[in-house]
Amino acid sequence: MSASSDAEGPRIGRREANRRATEEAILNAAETIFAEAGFGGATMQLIAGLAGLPKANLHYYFASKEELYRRVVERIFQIWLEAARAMDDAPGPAEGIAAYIDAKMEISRRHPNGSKVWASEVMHGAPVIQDYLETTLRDWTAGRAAVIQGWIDAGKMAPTDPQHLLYMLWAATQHYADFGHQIEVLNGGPLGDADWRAARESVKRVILRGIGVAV
Amino acid sequence: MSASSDAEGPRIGRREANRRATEEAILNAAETIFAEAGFGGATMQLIAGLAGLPKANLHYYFASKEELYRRVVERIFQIWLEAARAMDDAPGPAEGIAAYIDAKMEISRRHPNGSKVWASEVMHGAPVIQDYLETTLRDWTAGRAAVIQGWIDAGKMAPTDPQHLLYMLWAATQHYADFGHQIEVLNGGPLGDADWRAARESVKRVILRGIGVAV
DNA sequence: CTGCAATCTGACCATACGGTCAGAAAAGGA
DNA sequence: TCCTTTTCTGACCGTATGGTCAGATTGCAG
Repeated sequence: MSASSDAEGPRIGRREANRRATEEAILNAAETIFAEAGFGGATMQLIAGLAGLPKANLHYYFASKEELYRRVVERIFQIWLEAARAMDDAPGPAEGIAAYIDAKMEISRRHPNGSKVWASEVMHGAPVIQDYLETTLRDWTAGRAAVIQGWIDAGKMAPTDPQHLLYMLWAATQHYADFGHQIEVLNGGPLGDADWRAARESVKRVILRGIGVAV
Repeated sequence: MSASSDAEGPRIGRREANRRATEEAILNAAETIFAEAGFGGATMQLIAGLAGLPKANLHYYFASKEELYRRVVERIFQIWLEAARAMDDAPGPAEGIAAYIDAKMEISRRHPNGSKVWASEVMHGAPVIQDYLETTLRDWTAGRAAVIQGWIDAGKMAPTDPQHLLYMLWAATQHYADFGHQIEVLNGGPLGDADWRAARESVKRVILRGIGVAV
């Protein structure tokens, strides 16, 4: 068990690598617990247990429960923003909105806990991400609404309130994460590849046809 | 201040009337607090304060926090079921689905807290309403899916997976309650009559056109 | 009016939680 | 190797919470 055999990166020592891995593990555990129990129902003990650490060690990496929660929410917001780029550089709604639906459905499948934490945060009045809503999200939404309006003006899609269309896109896609439990019960079990494909195609078909884009 | 002047009903004495009024007040307060803080974040003290009662009195009417929460969720489920009847007895999707969207949008506007509690409950794995999901909701969903399939077979609407269509209806309408805070921020303030009408018409237009029904 | 049952409430209790801290253990540089 | 810094941890603390209870108060039947 020599101490210098791995040497993968030139910069990062074992200290730094361990630190990052531990922080990541804590954030993952926290995301799960916050999604399952909500902020109030989550306990540092539960998070520590899932991360495989003593509770006191959590407070070495994250000063407080609030800070840990904030970090979790911020991480989710980053993923959200990356998916939002799927809509960029599309020549029209047929490609842009289809790509956006695909990206958001993929997030609902891969990061259901993140989506749930985000939903919970917004439902409770966005106590920690209010500024994100008022700045980043607001700007992004306004920009996308303008693009959609441009498509309408160019006759590429039927007149539709861009703002409410965006809400419908968020709602339809995030529903598969936030209400995943209900869907699984009604489906008689977890969704498989075919189920997810059917869901994705259903959402795309209804919405694209709904805005007057041929499918 | 005589004690027998009101005498409105023949059956209900003052005792019973008071009891019902107090229970209602507690349930209303609990719905608000549970929606704002989640089950874990809600405290009996907060609920009691909002209801204008000492905390100990809550435990006279509801044995535990869990029972109070269960009663709140069950009450919401009843409202949900009543709205579901809007889809019944419709000759086709144009009327039935439009009426259902109208009914669900009205619930999102009138009972946003109830919708949030329901969403939170489902997101956390439906610990108290699992049996409702597996019985009442499952049966209702299967029945409605059959009706929709009948409309498709009769050529009244475009072929669309009925299950996923129902999910989209739930998602699009409940989004205005569950994510109401986010919508208000992006809207620059609370939604007025015109905003709600625009939202309702947008949802109906996209979905009805999306399933091949002329608007 | 009288007695009984229903209703109400302040004070109290055990528990669980977020957070702290002194000191042990480990890692890295000289 | 020795010393410093970082990392880790069991034990502990103050507080807030859900829940209890004895006793006061109130409505109602006889």
